[in-house]
Amino acid sequence: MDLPAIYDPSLTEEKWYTYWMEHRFFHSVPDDRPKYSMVIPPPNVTGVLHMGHMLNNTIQDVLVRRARMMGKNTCWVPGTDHASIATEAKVVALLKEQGIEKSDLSREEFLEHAWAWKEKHGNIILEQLKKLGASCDWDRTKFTMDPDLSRSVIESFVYLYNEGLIYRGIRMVNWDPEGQTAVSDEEVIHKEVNEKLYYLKYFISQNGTRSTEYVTIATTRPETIMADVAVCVHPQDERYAHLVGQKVLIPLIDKEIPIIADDYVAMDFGTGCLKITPAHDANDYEIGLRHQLPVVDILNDDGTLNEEAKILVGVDRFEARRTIRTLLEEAGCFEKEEAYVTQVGFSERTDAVIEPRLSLQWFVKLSVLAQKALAYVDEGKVHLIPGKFTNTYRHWMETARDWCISRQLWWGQQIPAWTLPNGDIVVASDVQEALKQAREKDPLLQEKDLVQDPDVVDTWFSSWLWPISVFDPDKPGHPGKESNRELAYYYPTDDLVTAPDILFFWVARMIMAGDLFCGQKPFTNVYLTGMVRDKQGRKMSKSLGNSPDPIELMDKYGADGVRMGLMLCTSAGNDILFDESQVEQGRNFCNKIWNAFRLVQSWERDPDREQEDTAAAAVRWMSQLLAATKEEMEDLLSKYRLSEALMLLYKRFWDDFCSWYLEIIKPPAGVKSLDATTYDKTLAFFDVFMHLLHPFMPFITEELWQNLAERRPGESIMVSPVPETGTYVQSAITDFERLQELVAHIRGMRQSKQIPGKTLLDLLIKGSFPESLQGVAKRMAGLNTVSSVSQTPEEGQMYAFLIGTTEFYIPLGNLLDVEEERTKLLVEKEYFQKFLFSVEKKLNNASFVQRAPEHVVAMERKKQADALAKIKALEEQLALL
RNA sequence: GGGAGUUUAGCUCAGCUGGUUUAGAGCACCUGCCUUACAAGCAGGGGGUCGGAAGUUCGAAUCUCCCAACUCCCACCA
Repeated sequence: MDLPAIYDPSLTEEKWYTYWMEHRFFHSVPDDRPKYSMVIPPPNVTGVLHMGHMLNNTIQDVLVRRARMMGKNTCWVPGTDHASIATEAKVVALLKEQGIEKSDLSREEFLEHAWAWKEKHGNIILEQLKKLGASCDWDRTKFTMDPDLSRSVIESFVYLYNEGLIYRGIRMVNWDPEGQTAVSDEEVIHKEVNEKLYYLKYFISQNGTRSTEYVTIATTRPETIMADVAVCVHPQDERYAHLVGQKVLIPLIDKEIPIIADDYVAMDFGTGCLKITPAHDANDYEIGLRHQLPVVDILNDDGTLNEEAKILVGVDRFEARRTIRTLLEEAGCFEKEEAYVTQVGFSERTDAVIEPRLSLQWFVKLSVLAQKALAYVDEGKVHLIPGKFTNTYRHWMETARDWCISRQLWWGQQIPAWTLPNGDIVVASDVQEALKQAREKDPLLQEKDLVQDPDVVDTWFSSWLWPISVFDPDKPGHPGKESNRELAYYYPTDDLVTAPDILFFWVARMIMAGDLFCGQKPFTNVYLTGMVRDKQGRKMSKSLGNSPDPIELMDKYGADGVRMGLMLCTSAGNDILFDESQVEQGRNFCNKIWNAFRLVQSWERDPDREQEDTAAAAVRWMSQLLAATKEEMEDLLSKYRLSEALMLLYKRFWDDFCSWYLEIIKPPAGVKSLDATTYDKTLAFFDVFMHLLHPFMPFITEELWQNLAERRPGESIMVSPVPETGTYVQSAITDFERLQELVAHIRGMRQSKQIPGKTLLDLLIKGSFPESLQGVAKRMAGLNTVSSVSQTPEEGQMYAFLIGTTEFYIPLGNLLDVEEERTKLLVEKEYFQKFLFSVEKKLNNASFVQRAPEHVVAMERKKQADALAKIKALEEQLALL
């Protein structure tokens, strides 16, 4: 077989993915084997693949493929998230381009557009994941708004409502007066703005009329004073203590409001005197609740002032701000204004200034759920990797506030609550059930009398069920129901790979849902990836244009190359600074593997040839090294140190297998065959390497594994267990390391003295050196003879060096520069003398010898002895010159 | 403002409960090589005193405290 010198991924990747799909290797059904299961963090249907997905899904695929090769019944469930806010925004924007306003459409019409959009674009990202090699069970692909998953959401809502865990309450939302909708906190962008801080006089009321005394209040929003319901000072503030309990008059409208005390107020800010406007400020609302103050809302949906304002009715809030300043001055209530820089929230979509606004929302009570979710992690039932996130997790769980789950959107699961004509609410899984309940209150009610809450639930209220509902959509909402076979087998899942920024939004809530509906954790290990940033550490974003297109990247470097590049520099929880050179390294490694294979497959197996000693030694070493490598890999992977495991393989394959092993066994020029033993072993080693590498680089390893031997149709490395590698003795490996050091030293000497490789040298060894490796040394260092001596050779013109405490000599004749040698040996001697000095300093320290553990002292004594021996040897060598 | 994390070679990072010669790896860099698997390669080489200061200890990159810089999360002082 004639293979090109450059590996071309485009010839293999698609071919093998198709092959894997055809043979259904990714598909899983429950059976008697131990299982390994994982659910994908469902990407948004609006999304296209970005570098974050690439990293995240590569990690998942590595874990999944490894589990599969270990014989587990492996199930990786893929799917997408309906992402209500993001998707709805996208669809609204798209319709706008076509000249259609959302407000012109009925809910049903809008949803039709949304579904059409989803059908068209929703699977892009999953298709892209296939190119990466993701071995998901595509037959199980789910969408969070699939009918059965939506039913899950509705039933769980009903259950939680009946359990008293869901309630309706008033809450401040971020109101976008331009879009006339509430937006989530995530959609509010805070910007620094130059504003003014206005100082206003609120006169103390004497039976409803102004007294001469007043308090000064600093505010950035004078247009909201008509909505004030109190003035608040700090309880310890002596300046105002005498006024607490009295009343002041709101300027311009002369409405009487009380002066109250609350330690929320900062005494050192502004005047230490705060106006309380519960309808238009979240903190004020909280204070209002504490003091049972009324709420006065003076704003319309579009940001103009309403009747409640009494003045400036119908005027826009910013216009009102300008106008009211003049009015206040005229009324003698304006003291001064100061320039002030403050953070203002803007709508991500319309860029309008967000108005905090009160509205009726649905909430999930979190206190008990959060406590339980914390226990899962604290008790070690769920492991966060890396562990440092446990602190963050705890902090969140301990301060969790109730979860607002209603969203003023259409795309999502509509809240299953119906309002009756009398204002009562019924919550039920469908309208028939709701009507049944309603009729218990009023038998005359008809379906048309019930009005369903128009809001939908938060996306996380569906994705928190994900690890359950993908297996058994009937379970959420019915915790008592027996799990179906799927859930019983696959749940709890094993690993979850996700980003730390959704630890609270998603991970914690899945743990809550798992406990609520299954009485069990949803997963055992949570591997938290870092964020992919660019070389300069900036977030990758479309606007910066610093995010490479993953598809182009894979076209250029191959999926294996990209996977390798990403995996090489990722450690759990740490951001990765992405640079194309990493991917280049991955591609180069693919090429290296490819060429190693080319070399191996160019050889023929010769059953008549005797195995040479050098080859035998190399085989012995490589089989031990592989056994050790496999063990080390298992250890690293069990600790989720994926990049270290890959780096280990990289070095073992490139440095040890290619640069040493293959070079040692390589037949001489002109010979194309290997003895049968070495040949078989070499193929076996290659086989082991392909297996160990496969989870990281699935395509090239499959390609080469398929060509390594005759394979039957339907065979694949992905379902083939890693071959046994036997046991190993560490000393055999360290012996070989000494050989490598020796060879490198001689090669270096050759280079510095410009002795060509063809010139064979003689080597004398004084001291210990494994005899079985002498042949290898000859071959790799270009030696004619290797002999042992018991005495330092007498003759001069010897090139001398030390490895450990073993002395080596090479007669160089007139090639040896005596002065240069002398300098080299003196430098070395000085080094060891300094070293000896530092060791002896320790040993002469009585308290060290007394207090340090015995083995540490013994170690120092050995260092001392070694250093003395080396110095002695160096002195002898010097004398020789 | 609160909380967490990071700071080790030019870059990216290991270094686990303090002691295995005077701190490791990959990439990059330098030198010499197109040696019949691979120049996406081969061989060799240089480079850091572990952010700063103090302390504990026989011994500190590793533990404690302080300081500095950066990152993230939460709350955002009218």
